[in-house]
Amino acid sequence: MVTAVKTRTRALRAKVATATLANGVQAPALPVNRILKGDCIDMMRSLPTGSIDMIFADPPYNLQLGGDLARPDGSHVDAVTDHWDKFDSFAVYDRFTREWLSEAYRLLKPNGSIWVIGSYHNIFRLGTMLQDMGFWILNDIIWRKTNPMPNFKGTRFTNAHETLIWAAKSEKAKYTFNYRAMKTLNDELQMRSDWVLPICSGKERLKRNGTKAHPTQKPESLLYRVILATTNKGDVVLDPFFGTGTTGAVAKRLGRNWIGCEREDDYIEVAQERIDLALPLDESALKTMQSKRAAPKVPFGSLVESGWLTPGTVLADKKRRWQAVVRADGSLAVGEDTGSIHGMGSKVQNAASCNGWTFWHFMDKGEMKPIDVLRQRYLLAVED
Amino acid sequence: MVTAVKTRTRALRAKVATATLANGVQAPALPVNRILKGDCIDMMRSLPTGSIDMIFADPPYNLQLGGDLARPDGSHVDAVTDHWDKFDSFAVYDRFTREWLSEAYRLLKPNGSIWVIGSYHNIFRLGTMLQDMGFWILNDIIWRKTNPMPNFKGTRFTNAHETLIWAAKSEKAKYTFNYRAMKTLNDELQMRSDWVLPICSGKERLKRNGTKAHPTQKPESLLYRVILATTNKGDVVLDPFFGTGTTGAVAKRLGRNWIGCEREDDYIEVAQERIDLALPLDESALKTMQSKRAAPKVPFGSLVESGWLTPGTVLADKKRRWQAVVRADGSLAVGEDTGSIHGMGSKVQNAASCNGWTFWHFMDKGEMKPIDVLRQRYLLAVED
DNA sequence: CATAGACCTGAATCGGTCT
DNA sequence: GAGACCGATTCAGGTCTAT
Repeated sequence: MVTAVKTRTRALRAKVATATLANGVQAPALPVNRILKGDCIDMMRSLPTGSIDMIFADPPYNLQLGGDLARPDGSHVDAVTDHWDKFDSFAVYDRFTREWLSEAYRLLKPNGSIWVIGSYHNIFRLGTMLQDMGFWILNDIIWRKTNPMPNFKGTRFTNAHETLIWAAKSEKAKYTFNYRAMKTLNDELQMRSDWVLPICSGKERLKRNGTKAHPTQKPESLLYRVILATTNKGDVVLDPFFGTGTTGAVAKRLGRNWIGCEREDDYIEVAQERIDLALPLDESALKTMQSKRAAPKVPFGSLVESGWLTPGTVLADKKRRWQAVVRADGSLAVGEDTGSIHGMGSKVQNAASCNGWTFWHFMDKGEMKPIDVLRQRYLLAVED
Repeated sequence: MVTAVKTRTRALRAKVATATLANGVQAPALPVNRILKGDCIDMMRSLPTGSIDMIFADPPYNLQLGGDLARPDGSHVDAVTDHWDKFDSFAVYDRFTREWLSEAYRLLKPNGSIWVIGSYHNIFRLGTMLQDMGFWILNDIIWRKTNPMPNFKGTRFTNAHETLIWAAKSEKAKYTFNYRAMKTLNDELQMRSDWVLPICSGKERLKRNGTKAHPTQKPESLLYRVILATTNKGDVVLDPFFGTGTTGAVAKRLGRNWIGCEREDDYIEVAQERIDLALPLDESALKTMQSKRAAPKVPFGSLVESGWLTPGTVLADKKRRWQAVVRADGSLAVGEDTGSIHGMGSKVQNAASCNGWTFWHFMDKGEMKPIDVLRQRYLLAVED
């Protein structure tokens, strides 16, 4: 039962978006591109079997925190103490986990896959249950945070990562993995199981009345990589713990359909607003590399992934003789041609080689600047 | 029942090593610095309850490999297909895991801790079982491999890490963590939960007749960090899955006692040879990293008492917003108020707490310096 | 206006001891 | 076992303020 009340405008917009995104393909009989208000297990029960291509789930971590924690300077640490993260025991947490995972299993198409994210408090229980239910684990992925919270007391190792598990419905399933796009995104090296990404902060962090809207908002760069790697355009992505809607916002940007389940009105409101503002990328930007030609010498893809450059952005050489469009996997398109920033640079100039970093420029405060500037900024921001 | 047969020479050497390592402390009534030959569960049952300080366990990974794997060029991949890594099902693996973990729990001292290492095939089951048995997880650690095996088929993310779990026997246990040593090792930054280390290869990789002696030999750097972080000199480290004895070799180098369980004669032979060659570090090398916390505590009054600060000296915070006068008994006076350096620090700031050592400053050669500087000088002077 | 520095804060199973 | 009270403790990035 879908209880989310949408305005007529929103429903229309969602429908239009679906038709556009699915791009000719029959739209599924699903409440796509909408937030379903209510308990996630109830909401999932309302959806048809075998209708979902990918599930991304960021369930409560079952943190077992003691008392208050104060920093050395006396300031208060705003830990996660929300009621939705309270479970009396492992048994209760396990029961809850089994329930929503059973629904997830039912909803996934035979070749669909699921992602879950967690910390050491809950990830082992999630992984064990996935295996026990017949899911086939494909990878465990480590999100290495560039800027984690330090360990104030100096009593343990700084908890500087979170773990994601990616699993298919069965050992034999033909799951989606965009190997080529991942390789392009990673400097023409295979994408590894450890991902270095900053936590969500600054402008990206959603605020309400000056304080953070949600205690555990995930960075868009994380979802970008997840969705780009394991879904195709037009696929339906379900997020049972929608929160502030990072999954929906990135899915929309990447031309995927999405469904979110969320209980709290505050989160729904923030999420809907955010997704309404997200702009889908245009067709050419979304095409990912199919050929093996491109060989970028630097991880240009990282700039795209982490939002320093938006897919669809038009780059040009300094004198604006040629233009190129940035695509989702970090490749460039010049007309029908696609390739790396270096390859396309040399191609348009009919030159043997070209350093794409200095050749291609972008507009910054009304000025043309080489994309190398962005690389420098990125390095400064991300470097360990 | 200890079934390992040692030569007289080896037994003697082991005994001498124990006496030297324990350094005056009564040697435990344990077969320390020896390899116990036999099934690890049987061997563990032969040891006394509460006798072990730390356990490092690298159990079989329960890899679920189908047929043979060949590289793109047709060459054969030497995967882990040894008979000891075959389990009929998760249930069998779980039963095995529960058995040896129960023994581990029994053997550990109340404040001892355990490390387990695994991949996504088994680590979730290990973690869940640790939690279910009452172990208290302290950290999960990611060993990020600088040179992992690539994913030849391009069907998944390159599996570039393994996961370790560090756990104490209970929530309230006073486990050992050499915070200072870890911080020193990490360029004066807190050691994080992600460790970047190369896999074991080159000269370090033990060979027998030209092929690797063990399929999953761990690098010594990994054990070095584990043992240095969570044991003290003279502690007893148990490794139930000893293999080629990396744990023993590093324990010996670091002045720790060790016990290894191993079934296979081939591994025992290689391991014993290797450990015999390992040289323990000398006293001074081992002493370098002393914990700040373990350093003798200095009451502020001692500085006054011994003349490092004269009663009547005026202290101030860094921005000189507040001033305080040192009194003869080691208390501070701010106006009519008096109290400890910490109490007065929090009082003037209206904060819950305050570290007076870093808050209050004194004038030294025309410069404001925290009184912690005086504490350091005092410690240096007293230590000699 | 640019730069330097102060201040704030992020999924955290984060103390010890005595009453 | 709960609670009071004392004491010791932090890294990186974003934002704001003072110079």
